[in-house]
Amino acid sequence: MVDLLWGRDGKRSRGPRPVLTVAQIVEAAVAMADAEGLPAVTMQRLAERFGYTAMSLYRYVPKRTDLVTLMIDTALGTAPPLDASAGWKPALRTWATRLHAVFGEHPWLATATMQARPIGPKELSWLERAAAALAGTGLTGPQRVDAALVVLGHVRAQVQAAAGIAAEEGAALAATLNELLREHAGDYPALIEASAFGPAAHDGFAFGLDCILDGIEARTAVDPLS
Amino acid sequence: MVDLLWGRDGKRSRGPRPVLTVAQIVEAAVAMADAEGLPAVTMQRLAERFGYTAMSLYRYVPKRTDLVTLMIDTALGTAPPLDASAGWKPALRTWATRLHAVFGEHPWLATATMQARPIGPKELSWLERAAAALAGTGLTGPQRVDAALVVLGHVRAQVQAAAGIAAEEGAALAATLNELLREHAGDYPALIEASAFGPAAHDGFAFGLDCILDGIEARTAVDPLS
DNA sequence: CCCAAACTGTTTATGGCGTAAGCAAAACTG
DNA sequence: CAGTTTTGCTTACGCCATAAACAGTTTGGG
Repeated sequence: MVDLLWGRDGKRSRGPRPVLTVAQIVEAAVAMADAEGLPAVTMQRLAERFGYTAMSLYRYVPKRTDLVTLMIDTALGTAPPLDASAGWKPALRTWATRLHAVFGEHPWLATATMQARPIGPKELSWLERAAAALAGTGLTGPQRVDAALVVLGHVRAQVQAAAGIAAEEGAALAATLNELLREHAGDYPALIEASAFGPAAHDGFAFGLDCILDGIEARTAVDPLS
Repeated sequence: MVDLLWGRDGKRSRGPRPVLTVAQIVEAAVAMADAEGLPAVTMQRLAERFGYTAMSLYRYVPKRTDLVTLMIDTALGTAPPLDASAGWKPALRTWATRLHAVFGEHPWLATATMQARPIGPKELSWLERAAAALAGTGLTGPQRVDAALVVLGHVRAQVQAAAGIAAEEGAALAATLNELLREHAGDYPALIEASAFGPAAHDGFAFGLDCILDGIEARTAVDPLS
């Protein structure tokens, strides 16, 4: 399976040519997950899309979880190169924004990437770009990776939260939560005062990202233009 | 269902007394998830534990997803009060550390809390404590909540990562990833240099938390002892 | 006090899921 | 042209959540 993920295709020999390719299947699965969510991608429904039965897909992919792993790497895509000329800070901000956009296009990604699973080459390329951007900061190697992972965690959390509220049922949930909060106002004075779930005209993603980047900067020995 | 979560019990009248309580069921489910993971908690296996059939549980809980919602609120528990005498920063650090510990006791929580679902009173109490700790910082209300959510996202991400590596199969995954990284060394120079997946004797949780707290501090008008 | 209403836990059944095993036909290897 | 390999399909299994109908128990209203 790791071979599939990391491109080692294996040899081709006897027997009928496979009509499909793994790439085709994975792309169709990604499209399906984008449109209907990850749980809607069942082997049966995916195979239907090609006019085949569920079992035929198992000639290409060993298990459904492996399919999901492949979907993650495909949907993430290779990380774009970063312009480091203005320093690591805008570079990392760009990185986070682009990743945020990718997660936004594939809302199921944020939940799917939170499982224990083999990491693919494209996913790893994102981490590589971020670590590279932090090269001249005086942070130690593991610290650079940790810093990238903090930003990554923030991106995922924000996408997840946004997706939850955006879901048709999410808005209703937020509304009832607001009611409940007001009913139990005495138990949550700080949240009431913060009018936490009001018509929030703010950008939680940017605020958190700024916090994290400033915090990273405070731990670097060199200035952000380094 | 929200009634169940927020404690509105409803009246008791005719018919035999229920032998079980919702609380009993939820506690058993939490214990099961702690021991075997959330997917292992099926209605059948949970009912078996009480010597009942799966369907009997539906007299207490409308759907399995609702059971999970109840499990989350129960496992989180009410947030402990914070000692703010030393300022918001150590208070928030304590908050994050305790939450981290709770997530650590219930590894399934980190994934389960990432879904769109009604938030329970105990979960909300955690947010309340953090928002309260940030009261005197000069941050706006929504900013205080955003700051708390950034820390929360970090806690979740770290727990998730730690759980992935701790899983018996996770160690093997990390090892093969290391091999692959070395095989493709040319594509990932920064990660190689960072020896990202070496015998990391560092604490990613603390590093990220420090970054975030420093970043929050940079956005406060008042000093951390406020 | 009695009985109908309400509520219990049960059985039975449905439709979905992932996937193991076996099978005919296809296509490459010698 | 064999023989072997590999394909895509059929069949089948066990598990899942949960709908529907049912029999037994308790209790409130008359």
